[in-house]
Amino acid sequence: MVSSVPMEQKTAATGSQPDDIETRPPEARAETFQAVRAAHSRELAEDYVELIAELITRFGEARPVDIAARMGVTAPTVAKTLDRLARDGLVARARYRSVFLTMDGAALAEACRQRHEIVVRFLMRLGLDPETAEKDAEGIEHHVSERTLDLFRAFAYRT
Amino acid sequence: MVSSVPMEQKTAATGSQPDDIETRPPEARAETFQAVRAAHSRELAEDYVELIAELITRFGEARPVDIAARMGVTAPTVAKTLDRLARDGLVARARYRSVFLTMDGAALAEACRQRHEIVVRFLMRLGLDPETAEKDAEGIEHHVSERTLDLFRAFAYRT
DNA sequence: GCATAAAGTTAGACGTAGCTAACTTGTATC
DNA sequence: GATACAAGTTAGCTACGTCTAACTTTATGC
Repeated sequence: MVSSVPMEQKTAATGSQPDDIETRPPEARAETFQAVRAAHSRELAEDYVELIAELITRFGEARPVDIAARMGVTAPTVAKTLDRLARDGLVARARYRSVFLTMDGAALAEACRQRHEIVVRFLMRLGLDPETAEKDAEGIEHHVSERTLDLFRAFAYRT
Repeated sequence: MVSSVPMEQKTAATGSQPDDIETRPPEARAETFQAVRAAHSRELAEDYVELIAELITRFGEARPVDIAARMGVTAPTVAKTLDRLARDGLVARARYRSVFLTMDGAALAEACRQRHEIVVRFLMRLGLDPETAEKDAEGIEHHVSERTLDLFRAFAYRT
């Protein structure tokens, strides 16, 4: 086995590197992946509160059966997820009743809604069709930093 | 409880809706979320093979200890993940030895590397600093469709 | 107002993805 | 070549997020 801080191999003749090579130290890269994992752990909560807010706006209430149909999961999955969201203070619920958002949940939902809208508009402005924009936005939106969101917004709404 | 296909509430005076409202039927939205979940299940594999390919290029081998340092996880987590990747035919390994990519794994790694580079360049072209571009790309790249990637590529490399 | 259908819950299983603690193997150094 | 340390593995724990099957509650319709 080689030393624990192995020398980099030089690229053939010149020793030069492609300009897209990863130059950050291991710890910096670890932080990046940890941030992505943290984003993942928030992702489901964000999708749920956003959907719940929308259902309440459109239908006056958010029922587990409607959440399940739109998330593409079964009712027990929704129940368990709602329990976690309640534990985390984002939703309030009573047995066999519709779900409501706490103030924290409502605030999170509104922030997510705005971010989602910006990402969709950005993608469409870039030339993407609305259907694909909607699909890609759903995956992308959770991984967009404030700084990037500012750039997306500027690009999407520029005249 | 209301009927199972409740009427939408009209927005105050006009009955008009914000132009970003979700109009797709529940099943279409379910498909979107299912696609995001599928992307998540591929994500870790993609990150690993991409990193393994890079380590092999730079250092001649990919050792679990180096993977762990860069992924920001512990050695046992790496071991378990590598077992899954081996089961899925992406990597080959012998006990207490470095890890290698199968042909499938190498192909996946190369595709991911290219996609990653396009996303990073796109974000930088948009005006983002390299550090944030790298971080955001790590989360975004797994959720970019072929169509969107084409647009990113065109934007990033236009003259 | 009672029967039935729809909605919701509970129980239990599974795979993923992380961790710590303890053990084994490999390497490097004297 | 013995030993010590670094690397790797194994065992076992936890939480998340999904499922099916079975059960309870609520709502609907005659």
